Amino acid sequence: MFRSHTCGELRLADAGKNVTLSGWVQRTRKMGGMTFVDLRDRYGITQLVFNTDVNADLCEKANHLGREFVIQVKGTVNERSSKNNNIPTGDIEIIVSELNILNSAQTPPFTIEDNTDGGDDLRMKYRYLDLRRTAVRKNLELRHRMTMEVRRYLDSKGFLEVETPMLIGSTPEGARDFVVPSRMNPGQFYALPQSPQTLKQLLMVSGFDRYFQIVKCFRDEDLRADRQPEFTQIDCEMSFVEQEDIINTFEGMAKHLFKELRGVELTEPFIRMPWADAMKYYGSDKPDLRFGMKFVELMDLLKGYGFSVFDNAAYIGGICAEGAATYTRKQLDQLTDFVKRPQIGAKGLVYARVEADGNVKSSVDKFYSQEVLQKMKEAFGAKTGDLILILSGDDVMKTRKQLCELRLEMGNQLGLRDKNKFACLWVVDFPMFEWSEEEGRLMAMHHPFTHPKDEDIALLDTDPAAVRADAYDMVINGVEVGGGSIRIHDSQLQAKMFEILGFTPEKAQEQFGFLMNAFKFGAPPHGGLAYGLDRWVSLFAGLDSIRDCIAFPKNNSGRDVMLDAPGFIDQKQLDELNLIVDIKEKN
RNA sequence: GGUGCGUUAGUUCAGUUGGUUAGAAUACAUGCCUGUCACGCAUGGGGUCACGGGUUCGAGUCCCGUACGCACCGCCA
Repeated sequence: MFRSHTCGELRLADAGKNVTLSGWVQRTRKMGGMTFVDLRDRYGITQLVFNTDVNADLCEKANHLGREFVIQVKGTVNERSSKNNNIPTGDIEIIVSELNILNSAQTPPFTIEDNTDGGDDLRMKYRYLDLRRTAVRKNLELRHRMTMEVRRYLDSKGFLEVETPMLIGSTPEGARDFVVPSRMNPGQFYALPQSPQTLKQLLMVSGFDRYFQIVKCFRDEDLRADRQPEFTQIDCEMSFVEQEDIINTFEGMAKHLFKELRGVELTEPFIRMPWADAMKYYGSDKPDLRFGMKFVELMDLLKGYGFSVFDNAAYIGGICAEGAATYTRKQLDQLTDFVKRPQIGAKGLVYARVEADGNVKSSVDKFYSQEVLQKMKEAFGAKTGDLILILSGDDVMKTRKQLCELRLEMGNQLGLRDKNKFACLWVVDFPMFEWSEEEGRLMAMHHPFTHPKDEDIALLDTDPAAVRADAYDMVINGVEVGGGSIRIHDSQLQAKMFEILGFTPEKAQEQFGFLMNAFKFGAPPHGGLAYGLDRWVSLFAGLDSIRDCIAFPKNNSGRDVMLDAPGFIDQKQLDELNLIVDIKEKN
């Protein structure tokens, strides 16, 4: 028997027991005649005591234990004379009578402590050591509890978990596919699923009217802190439902998760915000509603006073930062630099302070009378001590996005984005299509299987760009945690959709024939949603990057630095796959 | 494809206007220390200043390029 107890479970009530513990040496503290060893496993830390007066040889052996040695000890649980209130086992210690070194260890490249001295890069290379740390382990434990609660909730609602294949066909729409060569079909490739979208729709045709799957998805696009090439979706689909049914079901799941994992009871229904409003008031389809600073449009108010920047603008809008009139010239210059960064691309920033006497002092007040500035103050509902920040531009959408970045930055600077506060909403009524400059055609904003709003179907022929979809995203704290739609279940309508997206009937048949054909055999009305598991866990754990809740994540360049993957493969493997690799020279 | 920041001891970082033998903390090793728990004290070892080129009497420091890392834009139905 390697152990009778874990390193996290012994308490004062166990005093006097003979126990066997196994674990890793966290650190040793040599006090001369005594030596203390912190023994760690994933359940906690238990202190071991060695004393030269009791057993000099054993104490000498303990003095030579290095960090991360794997040891087994036998001994007696003893009440400590000086207790440690910082750890659950702090009232007791083990008086060791037998010490077995199960395995020695090299000194780890970084300290395996809560506050490690290791940088991200190094921790990723030795991720198996990093995972020994409490902070990282806790994230994986939260992830586990989350998937357990998801399964519990969905099972209780009659959902069936069905696995769908990882090796499927490539589809042109959407993200770039990861592809896998087929040995038995020379020259042909599988694709890894970007999502099981079409497969779950086929399951609806099969009559599995409540499906879910916690499933890996793959997208070969550039990475971000919140984006990995492989990520996990909680993928769900339901038949015989309307948008309202799906929203209710999955809002219920969100509330269940908040309650079970964060102890937060959300009683109010989530806000429903039309996409058009989200863009108009927050410049984003995933607004962070933990704080205000709603956009106020100022076209009518500020145009026509000789300030050419505004007079020529297609959009003028601003936000009001409460209490920020104390911002110094330097801070305002830094904000100006912030919005002028190439990533944001604003030309400049106009500001206005509401001063103690109620007057508005603006950076452009040579163009505007106090009367106009007072009207502006009213438009924002601004009061003494507030700071109004205004952006303008010749592209409405772009300028709103810039203002969105400024709003988020101000939220950060004013401490309004509290990680322990949660603001949930549904963004609804997404446009069906968006124009792609690159492709020179309309693209599906959600995906090509999304059902248009019934009242907008007539517009498909006349003004497709104005068609709205039965699509919805759940947004929490500015993070898109999930999204879905009612799907098309009519092969005619689906064919029309492909036509608008620029597919020839032949191409549509070739690529999505399986789906349109299935729809001819009695497809029920259906719809669904997919939650991003990694983002949910990050949100609940207060993480800045989803990497921290993934056991073995990829780095910024899509590499696994621990495995050193991807890598080249042997000629033999290439031959078997009938592949000739010819890497194009970089310029 | 693009922008910004970074790369100095095992690790995290500092390093002035370009100027002697490149420092700190921590980790590691050794010794002392019988109630520590971020133990303490002392001593010691540890550096291709990412790589290549350039400017200069002289480069960790300035310039150009490359690689790698992080964040972001594009991209991500």
